Amino acid sequence: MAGALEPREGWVAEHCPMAATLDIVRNRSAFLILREAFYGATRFEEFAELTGLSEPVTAARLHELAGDGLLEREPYREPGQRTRQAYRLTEKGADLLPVLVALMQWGDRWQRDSRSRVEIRHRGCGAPVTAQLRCAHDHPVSGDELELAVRRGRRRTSP
Amino acid sequence: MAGALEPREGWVAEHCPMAATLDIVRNRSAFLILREAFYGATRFEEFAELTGLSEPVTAARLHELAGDGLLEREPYREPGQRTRQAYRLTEKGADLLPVLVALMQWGDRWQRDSRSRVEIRHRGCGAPVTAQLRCAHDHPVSGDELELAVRRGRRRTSP
DNA sequence: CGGCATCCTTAGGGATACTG
DNA sequence: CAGTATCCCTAAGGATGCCG
Repeated sequence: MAGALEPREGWVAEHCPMAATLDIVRNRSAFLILREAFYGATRFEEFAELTGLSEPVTAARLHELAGDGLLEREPYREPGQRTRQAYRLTEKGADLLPVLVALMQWGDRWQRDSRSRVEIRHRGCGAPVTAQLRCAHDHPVSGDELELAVRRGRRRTSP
Repeated sequence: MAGALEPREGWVAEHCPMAATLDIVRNRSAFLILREAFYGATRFEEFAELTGLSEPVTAARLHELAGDGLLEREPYREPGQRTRQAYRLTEKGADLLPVLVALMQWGDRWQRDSRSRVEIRHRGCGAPVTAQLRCAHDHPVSGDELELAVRRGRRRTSP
């Protein structure tokens, strides 16, 4: 009962949306699977091949991501073959796109020797796409223009 | 020589900036440490307490993040105390902010029961800040407006 | 060929005790 | 208070082999 991954105490860690998100996509392989799903992969073999993950890990991740509602399975059948599953992003899964784009961006900037094989563009307009911080008034926000406001009412005190 | 973490083959995985980024912030604890650094923590005990991580893990992560240039150590000395280290975000570390904000956002939207204790606002303007996808022409870009362009020249074939 | 079961190695992380 | 050292358990993931 000792062991890992249960945060020790945690009114802080608990209910933190970032930590909660990392509980879903907790590992590198999940990100890689999602990346390929964004890039258009749908079949088991594509995921395994393009991510470089082993088949067992690929299978485990696909199931977990489907179970968490980020991917949905869609049975398909090629003539003369048995029924197989295609995996497609759900809205919930696709909503992680800003995270992935932001990760890629950071790598492009700071990790020498890493360069995405895919460029993301705005359809039609053709301009490259980046993840940016914006305020609700649409101002671009840089790191030093941030203000942190601690929320009051530590939940269940909403009078 | 078997074992983990060396991607099996990987012209795909290799040089992917997202994977490269995840090689730096590969684990949950690294994200948690960075979160607290963004929230203003600088001292060892703050990190350990606010993240809920054990001291050994906190120490390991702080060292790794400093070694990777995301945090810098700054010796300080309180009167009558020995010299201690403060840990502050570097520009490289602060540049991960969009990733963290995007993760938080996703959790806020999709993970019921998770709600950040801190709201991020634009200083002065006061409006809440979100991570968004924008193209270079400043159009907001939604998931279905994306176009993927495979880069030509698989490195070292630039002519 | 797609997919799972088994096995083994390594990395992540808590508990506890200890040091300066 | 600011960490280290040790110990032990769990999660991640590759290799291999099996099965429909």
